[in-house]
Amino acid sequence: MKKQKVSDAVIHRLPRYYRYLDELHNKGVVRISSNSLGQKMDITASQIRQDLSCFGEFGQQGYGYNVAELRSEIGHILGIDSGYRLIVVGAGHLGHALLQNFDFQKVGFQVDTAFDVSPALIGTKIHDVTIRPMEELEHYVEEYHPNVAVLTVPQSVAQPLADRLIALGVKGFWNFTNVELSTQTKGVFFEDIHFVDTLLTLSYRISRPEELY
Amino acid sequence: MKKQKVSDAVIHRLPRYYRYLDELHNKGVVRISSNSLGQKMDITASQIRQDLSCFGEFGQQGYGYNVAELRSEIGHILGIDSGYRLIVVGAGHLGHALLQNFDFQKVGFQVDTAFDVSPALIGTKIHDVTIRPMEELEHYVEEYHPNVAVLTVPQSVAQPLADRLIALGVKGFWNFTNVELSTQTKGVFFEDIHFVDTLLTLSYRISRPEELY
DNA sequence: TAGATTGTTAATCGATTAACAATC
DNA sequence: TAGATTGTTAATCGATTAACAATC
Repeated sequence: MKKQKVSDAVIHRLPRYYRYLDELHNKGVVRISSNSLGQKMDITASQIRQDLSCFGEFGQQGYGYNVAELRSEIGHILGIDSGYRLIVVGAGHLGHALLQNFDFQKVGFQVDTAFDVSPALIGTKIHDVTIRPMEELEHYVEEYHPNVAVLTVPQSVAQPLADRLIALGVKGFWNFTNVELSTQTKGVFFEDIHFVDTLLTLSYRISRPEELY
Repeated sequence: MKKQKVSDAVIHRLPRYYRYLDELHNKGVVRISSNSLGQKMDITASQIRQDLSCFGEFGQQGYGYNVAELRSEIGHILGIDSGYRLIVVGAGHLGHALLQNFDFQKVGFQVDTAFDVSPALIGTKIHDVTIRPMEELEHYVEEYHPNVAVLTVPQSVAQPLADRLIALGVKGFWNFTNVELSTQTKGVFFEDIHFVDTLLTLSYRISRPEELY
């Protein structure tokens, strides 16, 4: 097992490994070789073995990998079993959609509560999650220390809001506001979801289909 | 100007360039050097110049780049001025959120219409977009030939739905269903939005903050 | 045991960065 | 003109792939 900084490229492949292994697991597949997993995922067997070697030895010569075991090992690496708790800040359509449809539990997150400014929403529940007034946000975070905040608020308030939450100890931001957030504080991470970027990538590709042959 | 296949790494940086240039443009900034843009974006000036050189020569020695011009050049490369039209398939919470909040027009897309199975939604409008019954989907696509379909439908129907739409000439899929779509048909592209993956990446990072120093 | 497949080292390939002549 | 900054070529760095000894 190499002990080196894990590259971004590897980190971004981990969730994909997890998805495929989870699917295989659900289908009842017991073992898989790097070769056949690579074929399914359209990557080389070498890459899979190289990637995994950053974290340990999970296979067995002549056999391959036990699907259930590798799945749970990667889940562990990703922190799925860490019992992280999160709050949703902004319960508009997008926040609502996430609360209603996204399976937080499946990736090990517990949704503590949600916040919104709209009086009409405050006090209501979405998918068993209570919506609280924005005024209670800081007090709540101070008291319950959620690990992650989901930001589905207007762009303009995103950075100041993040700053306040960082000061209160929030470590991760799942940021849907299309601004890139940043901080000086070490150990705080942002995952900025740029819908615009992905649609533009698609636009680029359909504009030049010939370039890909 | 090099004439070579443009790498994925470059393609994925283009929308980000566009975002930054758009912001500078809105702020009234007239010119910028690769150096100062690089500082803002936290990448090297070399990389910016190298990336741009895939598409042409947009700068001027001793001056840098004209913001408005470079912005519109990159917009053009991304296909923003192609007049693409799209349809939204599935008007649940997520589809609703996109229709309501996402500025399609800003990236050059026109939303033609939306489809849903729910009788309660059919005939209503969200943000000026009419929701039609799913039964009309194929006939509609056949007649109006939208370029892109946004898929905010249940996972299970995503691939068969995509197959039907591909057969009718849809070229791009902005896919929010968390399954990886694929096709044999050349010139068709998928942009799969994996919410799960990004949340897991965040989970990974807050689990090992020390690895990043 | 023989065959299969790992983990790891070495080779290759590609992407990023540095350097600099060209020139506005 | 002198200074600034490009576009591009060359150097470096890192990531991917290939190869293979170890071994289940």
